Amino acid sequence: MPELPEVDTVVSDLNEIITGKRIRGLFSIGRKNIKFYDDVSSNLTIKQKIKSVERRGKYILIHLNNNSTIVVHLRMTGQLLYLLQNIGTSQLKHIRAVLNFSDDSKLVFNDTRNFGEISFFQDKKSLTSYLSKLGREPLEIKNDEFVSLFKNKKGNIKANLLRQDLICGIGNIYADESLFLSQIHPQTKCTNLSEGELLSLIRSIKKVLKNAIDLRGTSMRDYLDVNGNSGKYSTTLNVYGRTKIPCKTCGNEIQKIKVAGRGTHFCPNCQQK
DNA sequence: GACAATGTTACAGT
DNA sequence: CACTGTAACATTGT
Repeated sequence: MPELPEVDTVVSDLNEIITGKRIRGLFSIGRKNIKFYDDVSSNLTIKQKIKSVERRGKYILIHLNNNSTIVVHLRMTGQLLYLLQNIGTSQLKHIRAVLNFSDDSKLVFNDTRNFGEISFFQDKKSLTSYLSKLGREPLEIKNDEFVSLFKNKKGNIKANLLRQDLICGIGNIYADESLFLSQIHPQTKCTNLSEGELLSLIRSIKKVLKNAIDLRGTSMRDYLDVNGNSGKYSTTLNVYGRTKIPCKTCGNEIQKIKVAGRGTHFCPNCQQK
């Protein structure tokens, strides 16, 4: 699922839909689905109002009126679905947690593979410390900062793009798509990239992410927005999931290899080492 | 049955 | 020490 554009779509929808709602309770199915970093109970969320919803990297931050925050990470298959009071959940086979509101609507956390995570932070200090592991936001970093951050990194460019402690929010789909736009081979060593190539890459990253946000993300298999709708970026993809399909630019077949442990798609003609 | 899947982290090996 | 690859988490679909 969910990389920056998908998480951003969920967050902006949630901000419009649940801001100001009062929480009646947070229920988790199975003990391990909610982690409490501050050794406090989720009872602290009861009767609180939603202050705002924010994104940091691939994390969804649901800020409450008492300064505490519920943090959700969807990992591979998580979905946050907003349901009105009269909507049942029998269709959803992997509900892990439910946030109930006082108007009887609810936010359901459905996650097939159960990799997703809900964490609870009592105050901004502990939240900030938890999020401090994250690197820069790709849509906010200055182009020259990106260049200096990446130009001397060890290893290949794709592995480094996936590192959330350098730049956060890029996942497998948008790494492949950004590298294609800049005609950079995913296995190119960072040290072999010119400043011009890195400059081109950060421009591609911003372009790809913004375009994907405009189209409300990519749905490969599991991703749905809070209203249960698919993202529409899927048809815009140039390389991801297009193995053996002709390149939209040159007609050569898109290749799939393994880089940094992940399936990696590229055009062997447009992207040469 | 084997394998891969949008993510992240821990650990073994080189 | 640094980097790379694999396993692990759990489930589904091809």
